[in-house]
Amino acid sequence: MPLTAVIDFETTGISPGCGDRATEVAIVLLEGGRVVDRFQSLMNAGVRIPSFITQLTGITNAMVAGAPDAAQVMTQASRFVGDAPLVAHNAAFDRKFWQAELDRAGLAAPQPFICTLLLSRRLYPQAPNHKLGSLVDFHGLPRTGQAHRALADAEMAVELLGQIQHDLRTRHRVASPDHALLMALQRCAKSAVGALMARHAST
DNA sequence: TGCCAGGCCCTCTTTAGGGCCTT
Repeated sequence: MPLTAVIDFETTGISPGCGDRATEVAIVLLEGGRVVDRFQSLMNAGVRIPSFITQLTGITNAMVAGAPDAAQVMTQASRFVGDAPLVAHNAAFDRKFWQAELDRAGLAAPQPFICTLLLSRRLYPQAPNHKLGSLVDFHGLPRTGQAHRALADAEMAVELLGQIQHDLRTRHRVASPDHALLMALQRCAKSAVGALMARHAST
């Protein structure tokens, strides 16, 4: 059964290119849609956390000061993920920090990313918006833990991914909504979603 | 010097502009 790793970063800002760093990472490992393991850690990147980020996430400078070094955490995270595809909400954001933090640790980042934001825009155009929390509420999915903490947000992305795969099976009659189909769906134009679903629908 | 994201997607578009989404 192929593994899937759902990831979420908390960071000091939005751009590693402008010096922003990760402060926390959480990864939920799925096998056949079931949670089989979890990884979560604060990390100390040696940079100060802006006060508005602390207000947003609850993560303080004191908390990361007592956390393991960022390179040490990323080495553990990389081993935990292995070569499993990574899933994130707005994956462009988490991919930037995954690549930047692994690069700083001297590690490769070969994993492909699947984006629940892109998938939701294609599958749920009727949603009020496509923020992670809004989509969780839109589908009536459970919220666990504190929002804007890495593990709680990763768990919400797990629930959303499960809803996406459920809807592909039941509403679009896709027998096997595997990584390849999800990658194809997030890449295809919105106008081509119907044709893609038709090609993968079981008869 | 001063400023600083960036990919996706829609539309009053396509020789562009602006909102969304992540922290």
